[in-house]
Amino acid sequence: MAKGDCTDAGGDCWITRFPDQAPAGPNRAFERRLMQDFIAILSARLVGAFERLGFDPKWARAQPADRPDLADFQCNGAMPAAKSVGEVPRAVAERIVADLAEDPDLAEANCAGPGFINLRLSDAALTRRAEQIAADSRAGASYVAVPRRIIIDYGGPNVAKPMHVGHLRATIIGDAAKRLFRFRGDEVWGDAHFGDWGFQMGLLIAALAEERPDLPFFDPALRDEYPVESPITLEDLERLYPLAAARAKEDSASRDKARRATAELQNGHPGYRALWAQMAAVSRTAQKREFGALGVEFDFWYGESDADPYIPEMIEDLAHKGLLVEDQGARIIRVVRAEDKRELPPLLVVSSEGSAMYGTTDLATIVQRSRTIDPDLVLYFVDARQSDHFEQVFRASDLAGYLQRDQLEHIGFGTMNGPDGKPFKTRAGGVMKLHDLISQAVDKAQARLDEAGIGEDFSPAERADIAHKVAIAAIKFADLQAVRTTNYVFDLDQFMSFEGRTGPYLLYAAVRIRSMLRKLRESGNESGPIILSDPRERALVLRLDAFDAALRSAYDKRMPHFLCEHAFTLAQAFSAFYANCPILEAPADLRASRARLAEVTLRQLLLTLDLLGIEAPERM
RNA sequence: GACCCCGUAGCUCAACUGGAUAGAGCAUCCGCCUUCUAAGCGGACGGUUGCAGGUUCGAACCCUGCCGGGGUCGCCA
Repeated sequence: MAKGDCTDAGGDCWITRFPDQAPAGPNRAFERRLMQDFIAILSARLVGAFERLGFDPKWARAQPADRPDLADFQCNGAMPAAKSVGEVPRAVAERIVADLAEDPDLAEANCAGPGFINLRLSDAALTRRAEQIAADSRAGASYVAVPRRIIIDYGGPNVAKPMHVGHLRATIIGDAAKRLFRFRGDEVWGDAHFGDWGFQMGLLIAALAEERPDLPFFDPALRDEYPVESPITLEDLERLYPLAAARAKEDSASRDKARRATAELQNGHPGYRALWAQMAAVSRTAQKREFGALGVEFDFWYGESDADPYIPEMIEDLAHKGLLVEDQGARIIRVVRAEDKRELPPLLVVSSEGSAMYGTTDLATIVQRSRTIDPDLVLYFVDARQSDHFEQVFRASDLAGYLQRDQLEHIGFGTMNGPDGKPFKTRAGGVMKLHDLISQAVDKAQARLDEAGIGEDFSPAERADIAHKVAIAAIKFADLQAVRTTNYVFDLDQFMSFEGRTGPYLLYAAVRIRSMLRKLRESGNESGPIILSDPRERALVLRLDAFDAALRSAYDKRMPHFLCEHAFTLAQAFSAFYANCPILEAPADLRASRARLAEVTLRQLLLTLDLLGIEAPERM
């Protein structure tokens, strides 16, 4: 259950709590029947009409109208249906419209243009749906038909490096997906999958061995009794890694040394193992803090190293199945297929040095997950540039009979660029640390709050909390709003402009509703039956109804931007309503109705934001 | 070179996968605060959807060819 759902007792959720009409317990069949949005309802009616008239019902789909001046919903299916049987589109549309004529939910059904079917809902139907959403703790959201067991692999921090802006997308998008899949009813595990077992560890070990050979880890006489307190600090790691990586790139001798150290670590060198454990711990502590600042938690804080115990057996198994091939001193699996347009390189399982590569650990992680969780699906939220790598691993898994190809999905995404359109860099030209980025955003938020004189009478702690929430909302919303697969421009000033389509706008919208409902409560007002008396109220209810479609799109396509779109259009619809429909001064019945509309809007908005990983303050 | 992604208003991005008049937000301009938080609302301006063909009732979307940008192409992750 999502955190901001407001169904649990406690917290300041009184405003949004409603008695749930559904029976207690997970009676999903009941809820599914209850919770149909208009797209589902109207599509079902259209399917009936198409079938009665002898047309393929696959075209019978309702969708929100492109022309709100003409309709609430439309169906374009008469045109392709007519085409398939060689009839006149307009005539087909007219027959379908005639079939729908008696529907009591429709105030209007007619055809327009070459064969569009326009549907206008009756106020009664709209009011009924509004009450239904208002009475639902999930604000009108449906569940998936068949829940699945799903592992979501995201974040992917590297032990050797501090988290930087490159990790932002993987973390934010993956976390939003985790929340969404869980909310829709799947059983979901999020795994950070730390990069803690590859060449980067060998690089660090080799670099340390050179810089501080006196450390006990490098004493061959010593077998245990290594220091309990880490002599290595986070600063050491951050300083050493770039140096070592740069040197290995140019100097093949130091690269070979690091590769040997990698292999020795993996083969059980006691000193290296002890050193590794301390570096991993130091780094993990720091990274948990970074994730914490972003409000991101994992169910598993596993790393590549956790797959290590599965590797020997896996290699044996692969060899036994005849998949492993010796090639240039390495052991590989060939994954090419006849239909490939371009030759896919083989998956490297054992390097010529005898070490595990990242393909090895990824494949072994599949074995591990298959044994421990037995998931129906594993989603990898990793940069699109690694698509070839995942294709190799997934094919290898399929060939070896671990998880099937269709149980594994790489959800790639574009890179985050700077305002110049090139990969994001600091002014000095380096990679910006996540920590610095967040601090910058918080400072900017704080400055803007001061400037606007917001929360002058709040405690410093609350002000700091608000600034942090505004900063995180700005960063996350900007990221999630961009279509996942494309690159986007990271422009903090724009995200922090506090105007228009931004996270802060949404927080503001939510806070404003909260504040108004607080006032209503203080003056003893209750919410009551919904009455649609103004076009803005009608438009707002249509937006509320569109929530489930946004959830389904975001879920099916693994594209959180549909949720952003929904949050924004909902907030916009509410703002228009708010600006034009007075509540406190309205007559009693309208006041009660509008209070209920405000309550349900708030609940749905907070829910949507929560699914995006965005938390709104109580006031600001 | 081969193979993927992208090219839409001055800028940043949408467009429910082939449908109507291509939509938002910035920016610019014009109205709204003695009225529930103006981080807001209403309106205006802004387009040969990179270019050229093709497919059909209909194309930003599908096919072909160019032009431009990004990415990937076995012992890094």
